[in-house]
Amino acid sequence: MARSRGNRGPTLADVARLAGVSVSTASRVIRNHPDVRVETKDRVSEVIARLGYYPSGIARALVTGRANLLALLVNDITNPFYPALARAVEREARQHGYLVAVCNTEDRLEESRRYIGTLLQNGLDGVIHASVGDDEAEIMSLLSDARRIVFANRRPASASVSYVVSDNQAGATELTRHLLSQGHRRIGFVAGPSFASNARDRLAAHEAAMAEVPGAEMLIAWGDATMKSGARAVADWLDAGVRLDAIVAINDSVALGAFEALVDRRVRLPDDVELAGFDGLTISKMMNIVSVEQRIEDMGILAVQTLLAQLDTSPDTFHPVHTVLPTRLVPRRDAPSSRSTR
Amino acid sequence: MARSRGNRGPTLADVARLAGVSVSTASRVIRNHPDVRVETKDRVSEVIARLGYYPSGIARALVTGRANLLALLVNDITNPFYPALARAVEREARQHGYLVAVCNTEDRLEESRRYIGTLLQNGLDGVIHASVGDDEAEIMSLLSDARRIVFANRRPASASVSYVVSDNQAGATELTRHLLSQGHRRIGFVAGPSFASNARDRLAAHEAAMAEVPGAEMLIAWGDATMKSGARAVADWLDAGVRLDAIVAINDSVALGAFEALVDRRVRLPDDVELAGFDGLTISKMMNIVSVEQRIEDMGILAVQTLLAQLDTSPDTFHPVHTVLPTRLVPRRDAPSSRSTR
DNA sequence: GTGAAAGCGCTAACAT
DNA sequence: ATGTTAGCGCTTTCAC
Repeated sequence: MARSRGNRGPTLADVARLAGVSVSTASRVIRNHPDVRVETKDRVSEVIARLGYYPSGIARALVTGRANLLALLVNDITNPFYPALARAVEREARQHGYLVAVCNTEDRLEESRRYIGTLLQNGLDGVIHASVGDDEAEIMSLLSDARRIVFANRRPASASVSYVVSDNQAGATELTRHLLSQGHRRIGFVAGPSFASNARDRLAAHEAAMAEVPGAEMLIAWGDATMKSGARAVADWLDAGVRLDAIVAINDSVALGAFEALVDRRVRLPDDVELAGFDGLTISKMMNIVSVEQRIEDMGILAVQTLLAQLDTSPDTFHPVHTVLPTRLVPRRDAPSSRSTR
Repeated sequence: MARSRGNRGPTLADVARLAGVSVSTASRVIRNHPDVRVETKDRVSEVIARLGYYPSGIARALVTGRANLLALLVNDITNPFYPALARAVEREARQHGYLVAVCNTEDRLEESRRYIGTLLQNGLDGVIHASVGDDEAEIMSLLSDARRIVFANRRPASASVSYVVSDNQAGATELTRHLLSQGHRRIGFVAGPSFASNARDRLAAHEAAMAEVPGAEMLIAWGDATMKSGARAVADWLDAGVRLDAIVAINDSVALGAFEALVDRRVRLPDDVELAGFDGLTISKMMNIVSVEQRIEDMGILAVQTLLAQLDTSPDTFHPVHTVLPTRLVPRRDAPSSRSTR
């Protein structure tokens, strides 16, 4: 603990003294309070500039209760969906003067709990939770105020909190219908964890769309939305001698795993099997698979805006905002406009 | 500004009162100070538990000068190298009770400057900068203490600060020699920005290795280490009718762009052209290209450990730590042990 | 328009 | 082993 305190340079008191004013006046200046004579303000500003003074956010936070700190909860920043979201969130937050702490919950309740604890201690203003799961109730109780959280990506169980999600139902429906229209009938679906609403919605919509077409055969593999589960699902199907026309992966990460497994087994894409995913990330373009593109950047920006807006709301006027973003089906580069063979 | 202050529940004073002790004793308990009778300690602990009390990190930070906040500076979290690093950094930091704010500098000096400003205000303890560039001098001056920063990934110009980097020189040498040993002679190198030491080191080593083999022809395309620059470099070469045996991309992101461009132009990999990259990320495995694998996780962990260690060092005993991590060449899955044709 | 004073919730000497 | 007393650097009434 040899850390030199006093790291921080000049204080407001220093500024005040050198400018020949009181601390409160100096304070008014740095807060842009109107009740300061221009002349005084200039004098203070000059001293501030000369000293290279900047206010202590900590001291300020102690009295105002605002620390200008947001948190972004994701289960694993390594899943390529999240960096895209994180960048948007971070950019938008920064524009409003907020720092954002990124937290990897690993979809484990204890991690969420620990994070929220640490964050609360550090004066957290609000959180954007992009990976709600079993932790929803506990987080809400720890936060003790619905205004302090906005869910993204995965829809929370409670309707009384704000969220920004993609229209997974519509996206999945469109995707499955597209595959069916290509003549595919035996379609494998690599599902995600059941505690994730987006995974559930996608599967449900897929099932509904499949049910519309006679002769459509549905195979479902359960996974945890990681690359590994994509690879394992494919390996299992192939090992079992299952013949498939197409495979739908719950996200691009899973699609990546499936892609690898298929390539390993010398299955040709898209000739032998058509692979499809969600997210519409660069990686899906690279694999040249069909993908349901999400407006990830908008999701991040809106989540931050919604959060900051409701933080300034009074507890009684607060009404949760529910935003559902449209998705867009992105076909393969060389996708046929229709296909009847098979 | 309708935010309800008093958000924070019970204070230490509340705890003290209910436990019938002074604040200092209560403080000792939460800090695990030894000088407290077990009996007293238990009584206080009981009250703490009953009240759900947790200390205000802000008040604490105001007096101790430690906010338990680290920052990770990257130019773009979307570059797949960084999420891997970020996860390691975040995990290690969390284990020590630190939060980490992720900052996207976009390799722009102004952004670095703004971030450091905001961070400093918020009581930042230290920073891990994984994307140093032109901002080095300014950041050091703003931070005003070399103990508060550890560089990762890109080596800083100054030797008096700590860093953790990969042995890019060795990695690139091994890679180029490998390509040459496969019989490749005309090798295109998609370079990165010259302000990035890792990019410079890789190029320099490549040039040296190429110079060792008579008949080896080197082509260099300059880029900014993004997917786009990989795609553009390839497109330019192909448009110019340049024939290449192999292409080395400065990182996996660039390789991804190159990959896409090659596939678009119906160039077969690896038969027509062998593609190689750095990072050794999942994505490189997926593209099935040769890649110089880096120990990204170790890099993150070591960066945090180095930083936290030197934060507890006194200014005079401080000596920067320079860590260079070994790399490993990962061949393609179906890589030939040697190849003489072509 | 400006200043004085109280206090945010804690830690850290210093007493006892 | 425990309590007392100052602050940490600000904001915020409340006077003037």
